[in-house]
Amino acid sequence: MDKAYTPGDIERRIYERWESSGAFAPSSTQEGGEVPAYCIMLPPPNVTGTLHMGHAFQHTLMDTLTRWHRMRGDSTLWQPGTDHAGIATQMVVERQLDAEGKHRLDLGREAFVERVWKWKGESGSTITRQMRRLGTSVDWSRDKFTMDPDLSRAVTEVFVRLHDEGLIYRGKRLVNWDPVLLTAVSDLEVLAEEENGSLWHIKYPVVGGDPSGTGFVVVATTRPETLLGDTAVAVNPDDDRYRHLVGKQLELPLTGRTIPVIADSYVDAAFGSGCVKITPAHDFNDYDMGLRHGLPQINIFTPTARLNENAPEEYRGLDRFEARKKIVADLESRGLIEKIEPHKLKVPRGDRTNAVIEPYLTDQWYVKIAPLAEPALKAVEDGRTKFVPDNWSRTYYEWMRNIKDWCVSRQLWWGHRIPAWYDETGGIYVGRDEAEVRKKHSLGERKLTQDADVLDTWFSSALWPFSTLGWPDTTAELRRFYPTSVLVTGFDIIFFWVARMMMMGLKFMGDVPFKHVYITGLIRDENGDKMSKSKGNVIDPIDIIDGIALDALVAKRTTGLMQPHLAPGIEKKTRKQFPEGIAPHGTDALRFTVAALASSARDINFDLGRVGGYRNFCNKLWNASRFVLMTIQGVDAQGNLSGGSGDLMGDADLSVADRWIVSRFADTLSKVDAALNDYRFDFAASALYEFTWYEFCDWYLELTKPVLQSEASTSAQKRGTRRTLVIVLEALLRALHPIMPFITEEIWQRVRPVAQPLIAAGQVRGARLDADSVMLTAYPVAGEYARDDEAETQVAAIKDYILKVRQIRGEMNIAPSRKIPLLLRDADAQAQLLIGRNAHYVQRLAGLETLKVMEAGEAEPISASAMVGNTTLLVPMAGLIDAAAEIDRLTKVIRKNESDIGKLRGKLSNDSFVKNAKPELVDADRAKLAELEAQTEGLIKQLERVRQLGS
RNA sequence: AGUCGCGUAGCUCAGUGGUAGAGCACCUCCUUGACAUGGAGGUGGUCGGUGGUUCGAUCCCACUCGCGACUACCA
Repeated sequence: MDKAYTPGDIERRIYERWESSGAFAPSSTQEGGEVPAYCIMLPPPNVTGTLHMGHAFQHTLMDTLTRWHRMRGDSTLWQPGTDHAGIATQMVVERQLDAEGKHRLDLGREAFVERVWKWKGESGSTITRQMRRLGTSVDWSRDKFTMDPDLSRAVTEVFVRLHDEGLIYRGKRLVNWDPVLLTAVSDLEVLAEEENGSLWHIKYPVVGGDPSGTGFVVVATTRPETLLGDTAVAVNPDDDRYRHLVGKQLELPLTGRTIPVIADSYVDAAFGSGCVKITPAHDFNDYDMGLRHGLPQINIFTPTARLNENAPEEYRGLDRFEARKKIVADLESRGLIEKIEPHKLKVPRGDRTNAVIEPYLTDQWYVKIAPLAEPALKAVEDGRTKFVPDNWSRTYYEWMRNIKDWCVSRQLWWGHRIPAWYDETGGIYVGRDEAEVRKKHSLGERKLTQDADVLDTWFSSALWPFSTLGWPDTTAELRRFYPTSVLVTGFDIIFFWVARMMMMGLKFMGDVPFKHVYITGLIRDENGDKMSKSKGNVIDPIDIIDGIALDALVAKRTTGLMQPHLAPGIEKKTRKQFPEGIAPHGTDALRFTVAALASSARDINFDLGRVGGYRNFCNKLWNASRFVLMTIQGVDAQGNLSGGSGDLMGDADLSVADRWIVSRFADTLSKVDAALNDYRFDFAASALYEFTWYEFCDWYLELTKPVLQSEASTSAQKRGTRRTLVIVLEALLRALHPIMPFITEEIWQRVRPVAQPLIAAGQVRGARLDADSVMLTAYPVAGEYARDDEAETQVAAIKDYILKVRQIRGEMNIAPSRKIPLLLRDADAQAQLLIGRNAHYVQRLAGLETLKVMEAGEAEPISASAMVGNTTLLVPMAGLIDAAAEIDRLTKVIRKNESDIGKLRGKLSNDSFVKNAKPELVDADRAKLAELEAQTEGLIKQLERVRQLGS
């Protein structure tokens, strides 16, 4: 084995072997007994997208769960796939065409869609290739794409069934219209940001005059250009200022039309002038009011948001913002502008195009949502689906209770074509295909045209948990894996996706699509900012794995910017933050990092330094394994074998350290099990980290050395220790595997031949003789490892002796190579017994030259000292320790002790505490106080001695 | 306006009704045969503020300050 772990070489090789072995597919049902099923649906990423940190994060968690359950023996399916992402993908291809000076209309629908398929073919493998780098153990043999024929069939089936039940309808409504994409979008695809604008106060003259007033009413508006589509002015019915005008007509400036004044309680008399212009065709509230009052709807825009033939001639063809300028100017010249105030308003913009969304009257298809939402709401209230953490269910409830009908048609070309046909008289027919429609409605040879629109991408995503398993057929996979076990996703798509899967799953499968929804936080940069191209703070997970040179990183961050002028700033920042570029860390380090950061679904400020820490952890594990293998096999530092593992077989005596590490391992496994069951990946990671580094490496490996390297040890003792080393390491690799699949596999392959005889002899609990990959072995279980309180107590005491001596050594700067003598004074029978048995450990780990228990009354040299229980540890100072330094050190320890003693005395002299606190707590404090007092007394005496003798 | 969350060591974050923890950074010593991506020792926090409940609050409650997210509305 190499001296350092170098992940780059081995990860790809290992992944290819896993994938080609078929080990990612769910185990088949065993004869006779039913194996529990475990299933996760991968949230399908955009087929033409690339992997980002959010994916790396979520995929790591899903893979950890998947590997864990697979090792626990469940029949485990992690279903992969990609999403056609209608708008996003279509836009990418349109931009490509644009670069060639073409437009999709030049190509025509068929050729354009063909071109998108071609693009999908070229770029669709990028993200799946990147997923492989992360080690994701999805069942690639079941890979799906939302526009595959079988999934498209499910989409059509759902549409037709919902339509037949009256849950899908077509209607002319006001929709969110994107005038750049030329399509309707759903409420969720509209983002409203606060922007600076103006409030224009415009005078509308009263027809026939207004003797009791000024002769006009003033309306306040943020969109003066929509004046051309006004069909009323509304006032609050209780507003005394305008009551007399209700029912009268107003002159609508610039149009020659007159419009009525109406009364509606929606109007807030306190805002603006208290008069509102009503434009039913271009404002959602006005639309509703228009319906209430039977007002006409005048559409004044073309699909590209230019003024149409319903506007006066001089404005026709103008863009809405040009029209605004002209209209305001024309009103001003007529003296009809009372004032213009600055005003902050929320401007709705398309989430893809950033274009200002126009409320626009069009024919669209809608899903009637209330009947679907109710069961979906109830399923979470009943706990059939649980959110983790639970507070997200509140967010879910809020939305489900206020949800509106879902506009599912999109005026795009890339997507699932709506299965509806029109005849020339306006008849609409919905069916699975044209033939079915003709038959069902006896349409004969009548000319039919299919609806040109496609469905919202989320329509097909909503079916993902069952469409991928073969629905509408009743397949074995559906029976086995639906409902799925858990959905792992970000809170940002609870509404887009989670809620819709709940509704569709309950509707068509009669059950929830998943039992748990684990909501992850968002990965942000180290300052808590969202990672985005324009901020130039994006870190590609693959660059963390493989590393990237500074220039390449700068190039990556500064090319293809929407706003190229940001490039110099981004470059400067990047060069400052990563002067050396990014070093390679390996996949396992990245995975361990995100697992360790995955706590409580809060957002994660991603700190590259932590990945470095876990890369070191990989190296630690690598070297610990190297030590074990060298110890067992008698190999040299180049890894050449010079002996077999036969020495492991035969009689074995277990040392206290052997029993201790097994006991600690059992404890670790129970922590990990509890943590993973609770989706506390951070707890699982830290339990494993702490065991591996602080117990196995720092203590156990060191404690084996005095046994293995001493001629005083019997061969049975050495064998017991060697065997324990192999057993614990092999099982530790299995325990770490779900989080760190690559390094554990690589090491396990080397440990396996050594462990094989032990496995065959039944000495390795839970290991499978036939498994040729660690991912196919069993996850270790706490109950398979013996707890040993006696060993734990004893090792704790041994550690205490060692730590106290090290403390003296450390603070006195005694070099590790310098061996020192240690004397023990006032050691009672118990302490003498402990030391008698374990002197070899203390001697070795504390770097002792000699260890001597003093007789009562024996004279002592001037020494540096420490206390363990009632025993005083003395390190003679001659030639080693400076008296002044020891006086300082003792004074510091005494001061700390006295402060603790003060606190404890205060607490114990409080009657209420003694009366009310748990008795065992009071007892523990009393014991602690007594020990501290005795030790401090001893240290004070020692301090006096050093003072007298040293001066 | 409503809902949710956050504020703990220089930085990134865990945590608990009983004398505060990790990683990174920092200081000292050390290349000892697993590992300098390392070892040993150490520095560092009145747990945002005020008040309350309690024998005891960083933790529970109220208020408050600062920050963030989401939903709705703003003519």
